[in-house]
Amino acid sequence: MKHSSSGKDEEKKARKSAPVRLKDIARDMGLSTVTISKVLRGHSDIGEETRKRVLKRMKEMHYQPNFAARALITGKTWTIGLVVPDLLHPFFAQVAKSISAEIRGQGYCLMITSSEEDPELEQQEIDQLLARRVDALLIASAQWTVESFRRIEERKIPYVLIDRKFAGLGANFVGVDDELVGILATNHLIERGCRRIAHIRGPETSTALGRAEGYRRALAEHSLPAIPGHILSIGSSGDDRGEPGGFEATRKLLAFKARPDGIFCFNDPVALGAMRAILGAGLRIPQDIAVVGCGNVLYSDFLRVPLTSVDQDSSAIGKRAAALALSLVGAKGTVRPKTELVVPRLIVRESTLRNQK
Amino acid sequence: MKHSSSGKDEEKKARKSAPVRLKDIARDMGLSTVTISKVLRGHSDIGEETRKRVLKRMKEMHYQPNFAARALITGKTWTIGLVVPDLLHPFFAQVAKSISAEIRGQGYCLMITSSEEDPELEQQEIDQLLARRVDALLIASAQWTVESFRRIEERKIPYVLIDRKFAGLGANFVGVDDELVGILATNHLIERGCRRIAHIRGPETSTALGRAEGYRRALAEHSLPAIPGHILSIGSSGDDRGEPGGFEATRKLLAFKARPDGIFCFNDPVALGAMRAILGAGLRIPQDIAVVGCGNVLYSDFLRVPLTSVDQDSSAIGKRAAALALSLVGAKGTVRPKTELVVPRLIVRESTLRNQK
DNA sequence: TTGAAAGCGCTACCAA
DNA sequence: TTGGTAGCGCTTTCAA
Repeated sequence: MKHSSSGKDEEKKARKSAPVRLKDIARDMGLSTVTISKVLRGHSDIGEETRKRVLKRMKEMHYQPNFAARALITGKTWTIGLVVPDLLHPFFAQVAKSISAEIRGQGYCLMITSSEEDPELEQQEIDQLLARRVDALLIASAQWTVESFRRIEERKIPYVLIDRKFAGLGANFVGVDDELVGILATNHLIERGCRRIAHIRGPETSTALGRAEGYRRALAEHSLPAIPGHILSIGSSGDDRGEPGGFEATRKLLAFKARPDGIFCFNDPVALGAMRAILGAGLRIPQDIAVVGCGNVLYSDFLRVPLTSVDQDSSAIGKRAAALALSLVGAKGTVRPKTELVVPRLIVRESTLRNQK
Repeated sequence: MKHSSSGKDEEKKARKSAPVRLKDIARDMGLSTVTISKVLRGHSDIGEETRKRVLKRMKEMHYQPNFAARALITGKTWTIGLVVPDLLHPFFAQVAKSISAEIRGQGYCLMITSSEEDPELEQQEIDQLLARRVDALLIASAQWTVESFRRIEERKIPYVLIDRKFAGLGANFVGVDDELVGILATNHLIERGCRRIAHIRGPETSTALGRAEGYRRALAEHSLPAIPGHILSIGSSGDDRGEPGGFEATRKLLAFKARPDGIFCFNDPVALGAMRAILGAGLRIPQDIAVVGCGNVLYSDFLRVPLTSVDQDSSAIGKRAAALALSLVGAKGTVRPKTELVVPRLIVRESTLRNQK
């Protein structure tokens, strides 16, 4: 330190190695804080000479701007909030990963919270993120109502829904074309010669509805009957969903008099449960029953019977959702909500490799 | 609004529905901001009557404190930073999930960044989190050197290493007892009658070193020879690690004249690669070669050959790391660094179910 | 090109 | 029990 500091500042430095402030650099160089601040932000009206000197000294002193102070004035936190129903689910993990990668380069950080599929908890987490004044919010919602979104809108914070959308809510949305998912999967089973195709659908989300709708349309287009009892739903509470849900639903299907010869499962964990039930009953996959999942979860290749699955391109969903959110942050005034649908792709594996009839 | 507001504030309200401030509530109720602030923080010297009234009005007006302003004064951001090498890896996803759950109830949010196994990127991400003044840092490091940790220490921000530790660094650490992992896995193979046990180890991390050491110790204790060439390492760069790395390493092992009859793999993805190589060569698991993985990754039950694996209890690791970090945030002065080791557990499945000799 | 002054929303400190 | 005042570290505005 070349220049003298006030007693208060000295004391502060001593007590706990407090981070360097603009003021410290200013005093050290005999300049004003304003000048330093301008250099920091690349402001134009600073002498080239001064700028270089300041920049150099900043590095030497390991200066890092205080985001809180900056946010207090500018209102920008350089933080994006993400709410997912479950971080452990590979789909959401992949989405989080690609969002993170997309915003990193732009100077943003990601606050991730998990709702554990609980609407109430999700509500709280959204409130937390709003209180922290994130610049934008990305939400894969477990909500039944649109109330919490209204709250976000009041705050005028841009938000993008991921994966699950809500009818009658003019919100930005990025997800897969779920109806197409259902059509791809069902058509494939039909092509493989299946004629009694069942569907194990998910709980009441747009995703589940869309896939079920695609399934119905595909059947109808091939003039196949929609056999009553061939659409089952897994539970929406904790243990019923995923693998155990698929197992239970399939057991019911197997007991059915018109036993299906193909099953389109809402997602891969459900498909795993279905396969366990089928193999456990002494039946063969795909000869007796073919199975299609959705999500193309990691390691599908290594399963007991490698699983045919519809890939949702979760990486693209994350990337596009992040890009959309950032564009909204930069935008002035209200922008018309956008919907971006990613095109699903069928990955064929052994679980549907049977002779066509 | 019962009371009059200044022109400036009025203007602000109009321009953009700005969030409610303490000042707004104060003016509305004819009290001072200090009083409101005290109520907000549960300060004792406030009349019961006033307190209730204020609390009620706060709710009505949807007041949410501004974290930036608060952080500026108190120095607390109520944010924990987490750096992982890969969010998609189920181990780190589970760790993140349980950290998130653990700190949620205490009012903290989690900033998650991914280093993509790149030490340089990790350095940058740590800097980002430091600049944002997180209250504590949790790091599963991809680093080779301890330089970036020194930087954190300078800042006096508490940090906890997860999963991978560093010799000669007096840092807090929470992870699995890796040597025990190696011992459990290897002993199990020995008990199952394997006599030529190979190990496919990971890149130069404490985790890989510990597991390899446990493997060696178990062999030595059973007076089994450590056959040269029976320890292979997967690459550390992108595509070589994980499944493809395990596949390549196993191909080399199979070509070996003293072909192993058991393989202990660094982690489950590597084990998947190993199984693919073994089955692809027309050999049987576990009859010809038994395989043990580590991590007990999701869906191990549903693999072509269900995989015996050492469970690291990633959930406990996350939970304990978070608890440790929070205790450090609250602590006054320097605390002696703590190491917490979680005890691994062997989960036996088909990939090692062979007759004992 | 540079800097003095004001103030972002809140809390700490002390006086009333 | 209540509130005035000062200031956290920074940016904004405007004058020099």
